[in-house]
Amino acid sequence: MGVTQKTLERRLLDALSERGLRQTGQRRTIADVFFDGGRQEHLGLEEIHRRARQRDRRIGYATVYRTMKLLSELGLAQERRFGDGLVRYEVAEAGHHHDHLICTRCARILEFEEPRIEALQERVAAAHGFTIEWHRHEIYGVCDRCSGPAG
Amino acid sequence: MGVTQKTLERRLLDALSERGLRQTGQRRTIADVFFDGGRQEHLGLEEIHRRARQRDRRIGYATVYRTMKLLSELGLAQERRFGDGLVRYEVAEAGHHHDHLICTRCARILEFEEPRIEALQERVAAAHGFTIEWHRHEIYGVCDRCSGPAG
DNA sequence: CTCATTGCAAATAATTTGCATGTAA
DNA sequence: TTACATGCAAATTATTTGCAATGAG
Repeated sequence: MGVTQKTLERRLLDALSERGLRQTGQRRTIADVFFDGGRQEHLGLEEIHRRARQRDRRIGYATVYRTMKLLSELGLAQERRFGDGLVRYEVAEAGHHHDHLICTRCARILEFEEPRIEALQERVAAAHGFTIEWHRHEIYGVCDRCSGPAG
Repeated sequence: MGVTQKTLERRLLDALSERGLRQTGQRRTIADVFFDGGRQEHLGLEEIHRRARQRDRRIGYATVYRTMKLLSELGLAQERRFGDGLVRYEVAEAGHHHDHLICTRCARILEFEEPRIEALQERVAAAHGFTIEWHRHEIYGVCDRCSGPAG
């Protein structure tokens, strides 16, 4: 519940009122759950729903679905698909881009940043006359924990 | 229908007999369709099914599904998910790794290879004690055709 | 002959939507 | 008040599976 989260909540409230959308208990609860967990974890709808219901039992799956879609549109969440047939959401922190290392044994997800890769990527795109909107770079393999002596 | 295709067909037949699996008309037709189109295009099951039925109207969707799964297991096809909620297949050419530029306007998919990115990726993984199994690097944006004068 | 393979239809799994009801502004 | 938002249940969408019939070896 650091400074960043306050900013995220504020950004949400601002974005809602800017667009004439309503501030509801459900939206706040779902956003809280997401802002709490979605910075480190990559949460699926089911998991967000489960956590939101711990705080307010009345929250329905469809509301979670629609709220997360909304957060994506507002630029506060990013949808990710890691190929397990599940949409996952992570907090979109302004200016903080990163990519992922995904363990195929324990499903742990690590993040990495490599400016030199980003730079090369720009060149590749330019060479094809391509204007980048976004990208994803996912490395699948076995993490240190899983390949260790006990792994 | 170049040299490579012959090799792919041969590889399929060899793999089938090696494992005591049967060579059927459907499998040959589906593989042909896929080997013809899957090197340049990234075909979904529906499309493969459609094309296969042009050659043999009796071929069912489930057979396409199972045959493509089989080709993946045999190492002749690679499953790709570009986030449009559709599994796509492309021919796995031995030793020829590449990544993708995906146009968000016309859905055209270009391929690229950049050894320096691959090398940096190795370092990133090593720094996290991570053993790479495979990766995907997808760049989404607008292609030259779509951003041109008429675009 | 035998057992892998096929095609159909039905089952899953996850996402998305329709609609009557609730509620923030 | 009055649109927007919610919850439920049902619709979609794509994938996956069960099973009786078929056919390769």
